[in-house]
Amino acid sequence: MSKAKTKSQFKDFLLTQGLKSTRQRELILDEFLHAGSHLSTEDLYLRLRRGNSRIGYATVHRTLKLFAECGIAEQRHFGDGQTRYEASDCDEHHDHLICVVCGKIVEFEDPRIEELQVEVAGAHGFSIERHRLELYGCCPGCSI
Amino acid sequence: MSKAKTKSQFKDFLLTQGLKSTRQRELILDEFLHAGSHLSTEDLYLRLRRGNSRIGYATVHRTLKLFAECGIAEQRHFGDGQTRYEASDCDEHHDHLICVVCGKIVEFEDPRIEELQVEVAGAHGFSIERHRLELYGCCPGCSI
DNA sequence: GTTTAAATTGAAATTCATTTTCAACTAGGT
DNA sequence: ACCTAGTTGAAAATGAATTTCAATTTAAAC
Repeated sequence: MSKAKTKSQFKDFLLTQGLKSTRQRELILDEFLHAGSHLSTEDLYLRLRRGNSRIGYATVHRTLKLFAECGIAEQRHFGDGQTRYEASDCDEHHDHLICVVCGKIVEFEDPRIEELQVEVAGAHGFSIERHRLELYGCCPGCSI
Repeated sequence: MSKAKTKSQFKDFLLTQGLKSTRQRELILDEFLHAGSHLSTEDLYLRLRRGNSRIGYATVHRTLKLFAECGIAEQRHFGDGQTRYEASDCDEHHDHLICVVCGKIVEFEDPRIEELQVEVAGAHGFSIERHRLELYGCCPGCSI
């Protein structure tokens, strides 16, 4: 999804929820879309500070939660005790490979795995809403 | 794995690490094996208190970490901000189906999915050490 | 443009789980 | 029994997430 489209999606969300569009929210969304994925609140807060925006930590935190609420970002937990956010590609889902040595994160997707998940869930009478699959191991660079 | 075997595995671990076997550690292991799976530190602490063991929270916490270290328990994170522990069945791995309505947790395993995971990881040059797969959805009881 | 009501901001305080500290205590070898 | 190193548990510290609240800003109404 284009950045422009994501921005208008966020504006729409604010409107329909009776929320206001502010300078801070625009700055945070710009930086979020511009920065790489898997950012923690801390990460984004520091990036914004390094620019010269005097934005408070609480505002960054609240805004990231808004992003998640309106569907333009997704929360991730990789077990280091920090919540990370990544821009969602809407229709495209992906899972993660995480290097336990250097922390590198690689995204992947495999329709065959997704299919088996639906099957397994069905066998237990569950209907799947979402899932999380993370493979932890050693990346090529670290296994030399 | 039998409870007796798990207990001796823990004793061996303590010995080889130069750690001591104490009344508290035995009580905590007993309660851990006796109680259901997916316990948080808080859960286990309260169960022990309800018995009449005056065991400190810090001790429960440290002991659960020991269990994880020596392989008789595994840490789980289901996104509610609490670390949970479950007894590990050693050779047998399983994943989780979690009902988003009632919170019910069902365990499952599917060798075909595991196989595909290894394949996908290999395609990215990764060697897998462990993984996490959680399917969130609606259980049969809640989807009526 | 001014007023007004409601939402937002940000620094500081709070919450909550986890982890550490440290003085008193215990296990287990000598 | 003695000694040493590990253990315990209450309390304090940590760290991320969240809330509070007075000052400020937004945007709709006048």
